[in-house]
Amino acid sequence: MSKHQYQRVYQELKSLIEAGQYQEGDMLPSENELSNQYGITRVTVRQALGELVRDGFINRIQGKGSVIQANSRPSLGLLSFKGFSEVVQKSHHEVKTIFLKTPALTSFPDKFFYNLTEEELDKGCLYIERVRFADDAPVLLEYSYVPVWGLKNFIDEPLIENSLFKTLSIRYNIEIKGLEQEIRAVGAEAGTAFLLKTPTNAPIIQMYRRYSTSKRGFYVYSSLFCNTEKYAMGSTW
Amino acid sequence: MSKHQYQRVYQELKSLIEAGQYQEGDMLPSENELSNQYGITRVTVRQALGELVRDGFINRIQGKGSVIQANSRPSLGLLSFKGFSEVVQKSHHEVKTIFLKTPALTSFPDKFFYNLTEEELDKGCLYIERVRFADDAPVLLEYSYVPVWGLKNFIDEPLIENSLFKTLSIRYNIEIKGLEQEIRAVGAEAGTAFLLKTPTNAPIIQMYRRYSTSKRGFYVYSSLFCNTEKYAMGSTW
DNA sequence: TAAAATAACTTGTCTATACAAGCTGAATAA
DNA sequence: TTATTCAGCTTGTATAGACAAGTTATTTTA
Repeated sequence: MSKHQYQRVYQELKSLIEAGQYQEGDMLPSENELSNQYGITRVTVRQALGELVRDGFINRIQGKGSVIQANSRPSLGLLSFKGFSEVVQKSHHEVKTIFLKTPALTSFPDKFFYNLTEEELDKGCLYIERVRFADDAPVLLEYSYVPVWGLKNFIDEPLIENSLFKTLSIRYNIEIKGLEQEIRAVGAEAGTAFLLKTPTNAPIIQMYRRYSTSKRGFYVYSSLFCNTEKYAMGSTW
Repeated sequence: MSKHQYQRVYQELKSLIEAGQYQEGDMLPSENELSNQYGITRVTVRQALGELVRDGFINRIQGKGSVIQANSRPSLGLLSFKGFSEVVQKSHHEVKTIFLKTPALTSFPDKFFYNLTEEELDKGCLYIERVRFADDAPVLLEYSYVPVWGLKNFIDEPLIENSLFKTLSIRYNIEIKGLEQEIRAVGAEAGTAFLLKTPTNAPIIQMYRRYSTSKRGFYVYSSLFCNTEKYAMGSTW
């Protein structure tokens, strides 16, 4: 699954951190120890550690080492480019996903929030409507547009663990590379408010997202509404 | 000012891009060309290019090259860890900053949005209140807390170009390393609404931020309110 | 003519090594 | 006792090279 050595190191360290083997403030083994353990050079170890920093798992201090970051904040970390389930679960919240409709092939809406290529407009996309819950409270309403042409049999099989990104990664070897997003505060419209169990016109966050992937020209689009009454959104840089 | 070679490359390329020398879709010189031009190895060039990717200036495509990213979106890119003026200006918006009070030394508020160290609580901070305008519309209300003990004469001289981060960088060689933030949608309270020229209870975005720096143990804290009626916030990963 | 192979470029991963710079605790000097 | 120095650890920057893998345009082949 992990094609490269630095990815293997990243995955294993990340798993250990998420499993609680390392507590906040603990130190990871030093770069030299890790490079001995894995039989790779320090440069490669550093590539893995760099990604752990980028994803907020550790903080590196010159002269000291790699310190495990606080990851127990009450806010849901869902501003990062990761998929919802992947990011949210690590802080002990119970997460559920409900599909509002069966995902189906459609064309893109007329007024779309990103400029699409002709090919995208022409061939349409898989449209997914989901509500995400944390501790039984609806926190996120997500409309996703996935141009699945070129992905064989995508619609025939269900998503792995309800995760779009996991499915893309495991079945098609497509990894999420980055994210552009726009964020606004808006008043919830009646339908949205109902689904997020909040009053009409309650302030909620709206986001437009475009995920770029390792497959050239393949983007995933999402329009999101987020109820931050109970949980804030969080992110690390 | 730039201590390291990769920083020099980063700065120069960034300047060229911001000056419009490269247009969206243009290609940067290849890694080999750059390493010849600067007389450094490809590894060092790659470090600079990696930071340009992280900051959303370029996109790299294996086999092709480094492509200049779209940077003309109508949204204000102020979710990144950069300071307001630095990020916003590149997309041709006119930016103004007004100080609500003269920055002054105080102690931290009783209920602060981050857990502070005893030293921070003990020694207090410089408190700054600013409103930021884009094209004469108020978009951002910012309360900053800067623990300036250890920074000699900080309060005696004004900020360089009204930028806190630029001042820290130039006068004290302190660079912003990262950012943690929490984001919520809230209804604007009367005072906030007045300053942001929006109705009371209008949906606005509230953010709590903690910036980490290259100086160990030195953090900058900000509490922000953002009016996204006219401009959305944007960010790239 | 149309498809396939190839060459020449690009970025991505990785090795092996060197030295700089920051942190910590033990040995040393005042 | 109290500073200061210093050795030994850590991460940060940089060199020089190798091969893998993706893109593109040209050349060869069917």
